[in-house]
Amino acid sequence: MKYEAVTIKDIAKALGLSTSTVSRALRDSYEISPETKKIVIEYAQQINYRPNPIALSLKEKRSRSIGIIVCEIANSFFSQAINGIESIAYDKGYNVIIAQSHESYEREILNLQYLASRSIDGLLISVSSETENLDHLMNLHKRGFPIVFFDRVVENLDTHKVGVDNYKGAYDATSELIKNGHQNIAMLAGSEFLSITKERVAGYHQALTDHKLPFDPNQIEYCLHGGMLYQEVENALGTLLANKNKPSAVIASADKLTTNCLRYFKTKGLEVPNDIAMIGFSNLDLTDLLSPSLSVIRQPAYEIGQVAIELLIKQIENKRPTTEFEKIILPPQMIIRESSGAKKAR
Amino acid sequence: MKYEAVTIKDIAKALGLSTSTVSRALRDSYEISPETKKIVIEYAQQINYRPNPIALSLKEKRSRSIGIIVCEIANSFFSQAINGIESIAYDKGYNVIIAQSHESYEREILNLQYLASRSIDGLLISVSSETENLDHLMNLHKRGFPIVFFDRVVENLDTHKVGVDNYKGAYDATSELIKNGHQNIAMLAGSEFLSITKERVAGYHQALTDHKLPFDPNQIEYCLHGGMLYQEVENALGTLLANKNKPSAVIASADKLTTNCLRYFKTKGLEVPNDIAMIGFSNLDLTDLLSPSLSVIRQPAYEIGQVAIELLIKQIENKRPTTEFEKIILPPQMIIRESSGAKKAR
DNA sequence: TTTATTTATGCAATCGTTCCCGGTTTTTAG
DNA sequence: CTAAAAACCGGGAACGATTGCATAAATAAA
Repeated sequence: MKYEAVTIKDIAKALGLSTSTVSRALRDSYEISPETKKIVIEYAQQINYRPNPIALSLKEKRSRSIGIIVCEIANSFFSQAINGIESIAYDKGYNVIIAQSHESYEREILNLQYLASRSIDGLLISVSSETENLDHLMNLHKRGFPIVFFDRVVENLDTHKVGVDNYKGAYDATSELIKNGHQNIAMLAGSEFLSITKERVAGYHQALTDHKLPFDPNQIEYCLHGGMLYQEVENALGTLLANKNKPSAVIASADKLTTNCLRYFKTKGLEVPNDIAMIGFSNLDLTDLLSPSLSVIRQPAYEIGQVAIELLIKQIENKRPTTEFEKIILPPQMIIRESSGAKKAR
Repeated sequence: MKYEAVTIKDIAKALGLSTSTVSRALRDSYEISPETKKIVIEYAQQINYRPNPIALSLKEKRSRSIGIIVCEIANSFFSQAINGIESIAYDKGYNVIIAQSHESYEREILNLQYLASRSIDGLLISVSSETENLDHLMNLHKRGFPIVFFDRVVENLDTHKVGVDNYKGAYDATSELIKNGHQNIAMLAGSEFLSITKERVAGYHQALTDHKLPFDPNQIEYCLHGGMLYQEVENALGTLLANKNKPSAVIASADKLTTNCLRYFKTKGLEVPNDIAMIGFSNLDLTDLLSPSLSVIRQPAYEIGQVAIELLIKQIENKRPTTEFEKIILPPQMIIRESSGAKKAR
């Protein structure tokens, strides 16, 4: 039943050496003669010896594994980011343990406890949309535990942060819609707790102002669960479309928001972009196949993941406590397709 | 820099007890007096003691973590399955470590070595589409290491297996297309190495036969990488459409195959379902938003994950070696939308 | 009062590995 | 030829937790 692995002891016994000698031989220590090394290494290879990482972790007080907390791996942005993280982590000999918060603050805390108890060496996190209180992260951070935020970064914690220029993304999207003749543009926003939401709203706001259009707070609806629940999006859009200034275009500020927004329009029989136009933040790689094809703001998810893990590993492997933290902002990409099309002439 | 955790020793020292007493008190052993227990437990709580799982793993020779190997977490089917796995695993105190093969045999082996060296207690795997040789899995299995296959099961290994009725899925899809008047139905199949591909082809074949339609091997194209590369799908469909009996409908037998097939038709200006109809195996949750909305065979991914992890944990926690293995087949679901529509009258 | 039994606790080994500290042998220098 | 210096290797503690066994004290039985 048990997969009995061969240990350094087995080698020592078989070769009539001590465990210390074997250990040193395998680590290529200068204290061991070339002949002994050769014998040990060959025998180890022959019986397929692999060092036990658990024992190593215990001894070295590090597990060479890092934790990732995201809301959903099913979200394209995050699965792409995870791929980016993985690509670097494996190269550097780190294992990743993925946990999903499903946008729940409670689960995020549970995940964190779990990961912490599994002695991860560092954490990569994109907070849940419910997360307002940061004590759980503060706690670890104060003790010098390496944490890097990506995508959904938080303000009040001085750590490495990697994200995208949300302000610009929203600004560009809004400008594009304005360019296409839309004057009443609504914003389907994510959780108000998230800084990315605030930044996107700010970009939207500024674009309106720059184009001399009025900013109406009623044209913004926030979705606490970031569009995870269709119900939420349905309500939000219902409210927006019932406004006195009925919007002729919508900006959806997150992946799930975007697809559920499109779903809403479809079920309500609204034709996009003729009845209503839209641009969404999305990293789906089949937005081109949707009906209509979607104009999107796309984030460099893979790169974000790579940059984040690099910063984290750098911090982990640093001898001294890190005091200077970086905030890296990558540019988003706007892809114009059908959904953002011009307003229908009436 | 290091998050210095409190250990049982710290408690022992602070309370003037031995480590064994503390350990036993915390595990609520009958050998410890209620007063001592109370003192220890309260103190442990106060200083926020958490047992070190690494030390436990070393001692108990189990890590309470299980490995998952899938081709891509970005694939809807697998992210849903992983959610199912997680839901049960966490309840039972198991951690999951996810690895992606990206459909590469080589990476699958690497992943396996990695996971095995991390002392996972068991493995959940859906083999890569390149995997033909099973030595790497055989090896572990022979030593009694718990392995459960899900979705892409393999023939020559006697273990628990959980999958879907692929035969029926393909049979139903084919029948539906026939019902809609299609006589020349092509199959865009996955890797020939995979049993699920064989089963789907068999279902397709049988449906043709049952409806007195000829079976033409040229109407099947296999994609080794399961549609991961667009190029591959492009070539396959190019070949199929160049056939003497040009198909009027296509069955795509995997998630990526389905979306890339649709993409191909779109780029080639072929109208679905008028120029060509299709049904695809897919677990995407926005196939209803595609253009045209897609008729799909959907697999109960979440349930498959749940069943698989339950079998695995049962096997792990079994005292004696498991000798009787189960094969559980869940029914697929056919969702008819626009893409499978009737053949255009000419 | 003495012996047996219960109750409560400590000692030490164990898991696999590393590494400090010695100890022996061989080589080199004087 | 002797002393010093390499060169090479083994013993054993340590990492954090559990657990069989030993032991001490307290209680019960004879």
